[in-house]
Amino acid sequence: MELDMRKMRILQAIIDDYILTATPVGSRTISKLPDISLSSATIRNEMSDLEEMGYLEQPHTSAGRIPSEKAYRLYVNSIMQQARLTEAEKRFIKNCYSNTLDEVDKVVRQTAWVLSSMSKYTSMVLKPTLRAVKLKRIQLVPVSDGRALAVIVTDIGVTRDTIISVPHGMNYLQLERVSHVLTEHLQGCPLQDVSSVNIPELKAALDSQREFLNDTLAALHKSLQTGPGGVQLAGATNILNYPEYNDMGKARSFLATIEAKDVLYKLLTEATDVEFSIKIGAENQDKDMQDCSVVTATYRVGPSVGSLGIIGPVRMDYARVMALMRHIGKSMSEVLTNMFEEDR
Amino acid sequence: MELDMRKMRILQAIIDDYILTATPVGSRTISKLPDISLSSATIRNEMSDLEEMGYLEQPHTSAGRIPSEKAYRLYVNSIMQQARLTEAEKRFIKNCYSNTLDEVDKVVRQTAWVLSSMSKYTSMVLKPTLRAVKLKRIQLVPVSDGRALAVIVTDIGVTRDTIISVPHGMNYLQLERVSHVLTEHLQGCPLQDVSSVNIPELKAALDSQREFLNDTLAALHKSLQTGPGGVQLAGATNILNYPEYNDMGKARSFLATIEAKDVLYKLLTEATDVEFSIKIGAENQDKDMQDCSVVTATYRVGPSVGSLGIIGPVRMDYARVMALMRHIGKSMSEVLTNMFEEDR
DNA sequence: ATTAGCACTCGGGTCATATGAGTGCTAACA
DNA sequence: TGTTAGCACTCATATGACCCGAGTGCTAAT
Repeated sequence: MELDMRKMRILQAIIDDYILTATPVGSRTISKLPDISLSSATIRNEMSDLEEMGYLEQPHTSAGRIPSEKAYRLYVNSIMQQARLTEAEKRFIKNCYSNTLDEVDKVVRQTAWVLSSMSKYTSMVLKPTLRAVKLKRIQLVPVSDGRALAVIVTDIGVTRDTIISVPHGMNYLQLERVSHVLTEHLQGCPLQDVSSVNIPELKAALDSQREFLNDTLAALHKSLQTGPGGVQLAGATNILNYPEYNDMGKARSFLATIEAKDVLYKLLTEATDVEFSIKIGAENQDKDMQDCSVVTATYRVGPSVGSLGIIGPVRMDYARVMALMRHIGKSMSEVLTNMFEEDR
Repeated sequence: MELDMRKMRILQAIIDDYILTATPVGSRTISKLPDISLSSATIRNEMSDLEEMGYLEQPHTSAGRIPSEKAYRLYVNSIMQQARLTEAEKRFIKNCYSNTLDEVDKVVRQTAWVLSSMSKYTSMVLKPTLRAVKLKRIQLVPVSDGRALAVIVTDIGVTRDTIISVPHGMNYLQLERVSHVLTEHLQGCPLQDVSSVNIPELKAALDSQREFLNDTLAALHKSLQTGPGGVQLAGATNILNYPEYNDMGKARSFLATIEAKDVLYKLLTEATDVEFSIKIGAENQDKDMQDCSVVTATYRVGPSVGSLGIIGPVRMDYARVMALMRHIGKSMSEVLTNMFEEDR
């Protein structure tokens, strides 16, 4: 059996309707559509074919049909057309970024919020990795005896800081000197290479302080990994508005998974090489995610990469979600890029 | 009518049972208890009295009774006895803090986790305020032209940092100098007074850089406020396990309130003068909280104060919750205190 | 190939009935 | 006077019978 144009058209109509209503769609509903002039009986025959081909499923004999995951896959790959946002929506997004947002974290949080409130799904945003970014300065600030705060300033202005251990008895001036030497030697070095670069030379330059060099570099390196903590979540409870999550048990396990964040982190870091990644239902590795769909996308800030994602029911409005992510992702990139470039 | 010992005893039994089962408790259930040797009929008479006095309520004629909020208030104030944790539980808590926790945020997060996982309720922890703490050092690190990271090191080692604006064209050495002057003048000054202290003198010392001094101090001052972002939440979905939140609508609005965090922040900062604060149901200001109870407590790290709290259904196990909070709060205090004192 | 017609299926709502946990009241008892 | 046994009464919940309607599959006519 072949999937001809007419079957395609009918399948699309069914999916569109089901995305909207979440109730099985019957043959009459489709035959009544203005641009389909076929009787319900004909639709029934076609639907029967589509079911046989695996694109439709029947919850029970006397109900309408619902699209299978295979259908959504087909829809996303071939049928769906790129959606457009209205001017009002674009304006809304612009507005959301017009306030002074001076920190990366704030921008990321705001983005997650916009994304979830416009899509009505759960959204997540991972802040940009610092891997490809170049180091500009390291400054060690004494905090207490044996402990210092290492501040890392980069190319694009983003800073990270961690508490590291330093040898007891080191005073302010000594740390100052170490900061200087480190900065001099590591300036311009991509962050990912920090721990592996010209160590002998550094050791020589630092003479007496050499023993804690490795520790310091390792700590720096470790602090670069974003980790599940870098995931900003928003609209976690939106999912409760969808009838497929009326079941308490489902809702609970979903929310628990979300709360833990490591699954989300994995999802966001998995596919950073493609622009969009869409996982539909059972395509998800994680068991608790197998009845949602996850759409993730990447964004760039200079050489640095981050990602954002939306989690919703399998019958989510993929076209709109992708349009939103494209637009909002771009806005965020711009804000982050300007934030540092304009005053460099 | 008087609330004699026997009524008290019966009320306690009813509350204890209801906390456990969440179903209205009948007269027979109570009369069967080993340490109450009264017939169900007698209990019924007493229950009828207790209802008249406002301590019990009947969902409908043919059901048992449930304790009113007034009853919980009485219970908490007079009936309840201090609970004790088992040795195993104490060991568990100890274990949770045995890993190297080198940052305040990590300790706070861990505490929230322990609290929620041991109580099975939702927990929140607010990190310590820095108000009474004394300043030890300020260091400005250039980030990009016109922007610097201000690192604040205190007495007890806790650091905060914020991005602040500095005049364009200021170089590393100038900032270095400013840092020096600021540190010299503000050293030993309690953080809360930072913005109001000997400004003329400072201005004189900084001569050319004086114009951005106010900005800097204001920024520092602002960065000291913890704000809703400083609330660490854990076990938000635990509440879904309790039958009183089987209703989707309730669950949703509760979770939405929790997610926003500002209500929580308000709860945590409200009563910092008493050791424990217990708000039962309608005693809560916030509407979405009116069918939960909130128990908050304060903890100290040197001169600095923080707070932690638990949110659960009105029929929560107050005695256990308070025991947990007492013990876990103490453990956290110790960890935080040691973290800085031992190597000062 | 399409469509009208018709019998059939099955989930969901409504209604009546049964069940049982629990109460209130009264009368008897210590 | 306080306690208790007994009994009628209440009401939420469970169960089963029933109907309705949305939807299907199949067949025969166009």
